[in-house]
Amino acid sequence: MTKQTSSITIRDIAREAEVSVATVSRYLNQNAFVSPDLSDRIQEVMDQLDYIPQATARQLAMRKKNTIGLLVPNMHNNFFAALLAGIEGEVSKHNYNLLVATCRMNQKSGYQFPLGSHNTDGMLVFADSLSDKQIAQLHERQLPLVLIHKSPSGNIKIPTVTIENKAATKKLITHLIEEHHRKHILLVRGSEYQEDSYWREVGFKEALFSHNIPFDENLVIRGSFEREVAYKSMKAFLEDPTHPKFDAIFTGDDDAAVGIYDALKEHGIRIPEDVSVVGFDDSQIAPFLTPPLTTVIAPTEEVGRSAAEQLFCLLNGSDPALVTLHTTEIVLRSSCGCSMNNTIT
Amino acid sequence: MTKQTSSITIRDIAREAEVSVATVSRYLNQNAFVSPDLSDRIQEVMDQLDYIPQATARQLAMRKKNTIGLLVPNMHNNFFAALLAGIEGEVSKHNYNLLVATCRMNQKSGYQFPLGSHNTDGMLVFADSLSDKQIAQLHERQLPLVLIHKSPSGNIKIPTVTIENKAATKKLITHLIEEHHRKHILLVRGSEYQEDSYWREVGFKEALFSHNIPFDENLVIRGSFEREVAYKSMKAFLEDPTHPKFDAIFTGDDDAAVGIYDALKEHGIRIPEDVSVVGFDDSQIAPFLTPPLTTVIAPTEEVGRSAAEQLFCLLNGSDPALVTLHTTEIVLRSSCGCSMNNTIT
DNA sequence: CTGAAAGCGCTTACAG
DNA sequence: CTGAAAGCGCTTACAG
Repeated sequence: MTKQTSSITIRDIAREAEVSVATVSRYLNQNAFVSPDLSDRIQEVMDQLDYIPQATARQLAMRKKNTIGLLVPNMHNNFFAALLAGIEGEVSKHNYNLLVATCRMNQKSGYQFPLGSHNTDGMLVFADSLSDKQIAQLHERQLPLVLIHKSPSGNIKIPTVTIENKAATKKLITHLIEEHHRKHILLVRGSEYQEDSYWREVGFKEALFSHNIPFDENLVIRGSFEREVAYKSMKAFLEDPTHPKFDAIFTGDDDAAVGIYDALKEHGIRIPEDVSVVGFDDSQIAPFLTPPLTTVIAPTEEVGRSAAEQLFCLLNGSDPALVTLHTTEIVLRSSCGCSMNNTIT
Repeated sequence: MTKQTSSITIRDIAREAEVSVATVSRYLNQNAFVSPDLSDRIQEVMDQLDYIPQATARQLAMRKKNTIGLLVPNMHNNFFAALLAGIEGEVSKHNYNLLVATCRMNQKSGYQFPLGSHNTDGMLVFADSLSDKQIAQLHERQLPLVLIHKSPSGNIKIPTVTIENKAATKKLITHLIEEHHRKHILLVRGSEYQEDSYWREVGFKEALFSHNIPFDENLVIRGSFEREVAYKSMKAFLEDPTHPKFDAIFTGDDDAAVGIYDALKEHGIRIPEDVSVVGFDDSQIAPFLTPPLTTVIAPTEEVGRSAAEQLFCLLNGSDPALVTLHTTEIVLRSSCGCSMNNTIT
């Protein structure tokens, strides 16, 4: 292991500039007045020696890491590019560092946190990267935390930022019912324990109920928000000769929609003539599907930005919003039966 | 600013376990034998007090940050999700931390590096995030560096990992010429100073030359690898009544292809009947375009993984590969005129 | 306004 | 095998 090659330190600067290290420190941090002539001498020596203060030493002395951490379940999702963009912007605005890590759910020998109070001042925790228990643990240790796309369990007070799932889904399904006269809408249910899918389901049901359409358990596919899984479940559903009739599908998210499209096409079912299909997310591929997918726009970058913002509130001692709900909007394309490209908020 | 709430330290553990801090440290790092009874006592106290060593103190004492940095020009590109996934996997395998930052080219008042020898042991630098001069500076200061999708200027020896652009493009264009009998191929030129686009252009020309097709400067569009820009340049080209005839387009990358598709469609030009179109990257949308885009698969995650790998070589004192070139492969879809979905390596 | 000194929480020769 | 002590490179009361 190569250790860092001996770099020049604040002591070198002090010696060369003929001042004390305390003065150099004050000049560096601009937190106390330093006379102009000393300042000049210090600056000159610093330029000459190309001095950059060691972050670790400074962090240790100040007991502040100037770093926040982002924990995600994995990075294999384009979703995270947008999320990161939002977070990174906010972090750099505050002159903080950003540590990112995935959390491989490690069952054996106790989980080793890659991120925590030992290397960050606070953390952004994305849904499904930590168990409720682990979150509670970090919280107990006073580590500033904000949750993304997930709310805290019990009545722990941890700020959370997420998107409006229920209202958007309700609007989407209502659109299917009122504009396209669909009544037998298939629900592709996402992971049981995923909050987004939970609220989407609630919105789905509410739309049905407010139109006096009974919720039919047989019109539910226990797939998941993964393309392949959705494809297979949909196929199994179609191949079951006893399957109930349906005239529309809410796929839960756009990625699942791709699988659903494939299964439908294989069975010669036309979209939207035979069945309307709608998704959620407005992922990059949504407008390019055939037909273009009607879906819900989730402001992912904004979610990242505001999550970081709440964390900085916590770090600065100001009051964060306990829950930040980003509004979503529907984008009407043609998979629902519409002919235009439109947006309803 | 809230400072870290006084956490428990190695001294607390030592006191409670009735050993010296040196012994606790040795037990923690497992780098010296500690007798079983002391070990037990220490472990017990640590569990009880929920002790986690402060990373900064440890880093300062060891003069090693256990952290690498990734610098990218921006995060607004799905490309980075895959890149990050590869990097993160390797980093966590080595039990390192990963700091990510974007480099906003800041002209005024001298650039402030968000990442450098002050907070990392080494850096991964993505193309277009730092100038050659800045890279040289970091390198002079002995900071271990590896470049991604970019080679070092001059004859500085910095490992670089990138993809095979030239050969893949040559193969792609050759396919257009030999299989689809295209002779008038339009080249959408990417940014002048971007290495990827440079080599793609070279490959493009080589394919032409080896088939005795002269390179025609009039069959070049000075667009860029951005959807909107490509769209506008293509449109301008088509609206110029003097534009030369063409029967194929190499769009430079998939994102640009989307813009090209749009412009072509507006002018009633059919793909691939009237013109073949090919891209580069195999982005997520490529298979969903109408018609599906023939393009080149770039192993982005693999690039990230191996870049991190080279950096760890540097950090461990073993010899890194000075240049790692990842092979790319062509995926034939129907935009070129093929009817099947095939791959040639 | 400036300096000497203690301290941040660890690691690691140096003795024993 | 274990401990006392110095040191990592900074910051910040405390004096003056």
